[in-house]
Amino acid sequence: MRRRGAALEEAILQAAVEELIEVGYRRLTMDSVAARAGTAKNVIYRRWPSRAALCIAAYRAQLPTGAEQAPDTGSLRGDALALLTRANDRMSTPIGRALREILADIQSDPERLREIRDQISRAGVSGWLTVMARAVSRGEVAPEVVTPRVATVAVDLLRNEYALNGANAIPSSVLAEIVDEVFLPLTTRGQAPRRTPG
Amino acid sequence: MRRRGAALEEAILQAAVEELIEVGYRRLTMDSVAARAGTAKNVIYRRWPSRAALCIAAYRAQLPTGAEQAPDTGSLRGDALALLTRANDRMSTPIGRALREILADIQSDPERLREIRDQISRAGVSGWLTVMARAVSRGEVAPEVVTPRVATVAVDLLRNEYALNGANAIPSSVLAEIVDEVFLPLTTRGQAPRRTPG
DNA sequence: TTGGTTAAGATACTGGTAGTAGCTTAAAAG
DNA sequence: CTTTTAAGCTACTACCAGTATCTTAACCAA
Repeated sequence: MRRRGAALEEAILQAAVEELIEVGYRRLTMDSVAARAGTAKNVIYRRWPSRAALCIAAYRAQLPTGAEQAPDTGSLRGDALALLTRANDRMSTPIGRALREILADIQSDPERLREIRDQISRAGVSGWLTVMARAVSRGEVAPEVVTPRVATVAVDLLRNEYALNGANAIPSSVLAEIVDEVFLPLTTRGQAPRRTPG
Repeated sequence: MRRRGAALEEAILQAAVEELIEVGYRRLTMDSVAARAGTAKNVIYRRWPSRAALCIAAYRAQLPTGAEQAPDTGSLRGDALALLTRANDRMSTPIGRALREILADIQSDPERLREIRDQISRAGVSGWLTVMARAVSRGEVAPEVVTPRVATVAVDLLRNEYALNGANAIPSSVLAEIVDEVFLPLTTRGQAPRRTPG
């Protein structure tokens, strides 16, 4: 009953995911992954060239498959808050935290960095574009303000909050601040009155 | 001629700064700092509890003392671009890069994290507030839009660029994009026409 | 079924580094 | 001149990434 090929690979990735969740990327060791997968370190190195590569693969492996539904609350503010809250929930997860640790660790490896960055981008942008497109059709937003930079500004600022404040989830008051002081004024310039939360 | 006290401490910090510049934080070792300072590792550990603590102290030690002059180009756009360019220049320095490595490394140490974050914040905000205050007095900006969040939005986005794109300096086209697509529209909503770069 | 090929498993090793310990000795202080 | 303090030196532990080697199980082709 010695595993081979895909079955073994999955077992290793699964073990790595569990380690990422339990101890994070920094404290994950190749030995611990091997032990948990019931195999040996060199077997892992036959498939991935480094700890970082393994963990990136593990991260990808645990991503949910289907595309996420963009929220549709009827207002741009509601949609934006929903999207940003969702992003915050994901980022404050152990896996989200691990991803940030990985990102920090591979800053000097342009290739892997691009991999991860694409992952991050793909995950986020389309939801914002959908939500903004709806706001445009509602007349809440002028079409010409919909640029990639503006579409991602809220998540970008959220990411910065994590970088500066560490691993804890960002409070919802900060999310509201980002939406009400930056995202909405930017998207609805002059078109709709600025809303302030209760 | 054995050094003691402050003289020795300065020599160690100086050595650490030079190592940070030459090899960065990740590849800086306590042995290399000790060797460069002409002392021994345990002497360092008598003063700082860890590699991270030493490097934070070294970073602070090399900071220029006096307050920086805020730019005054006559327009908010010029001032913003100048400030953002200055921040970019600093962040793309070896020392700036080292600071980001340190920041990434101490994410699970709240106390040190706050230390560094305060450092970062103090460095940046006042310039933006000055520049925006001038814009208010010029009538370019409405006073009520001047909030901490808006004041730091450009540097926050720049920091995010570094996190996603790695160690290389961010191109000036991106700086202009941040200023023209985010900062100016936010601050001058409806007050002044949006300018697009040549 | 058999014999060859591939890859998994076990184990041990190298090299590097954070942090510690204990002793020796120079400098300061009285 | 004696005592105290702290610097210098050296050796050590513990940990971990990555490598190497040899044995053995699974798979495959005939």
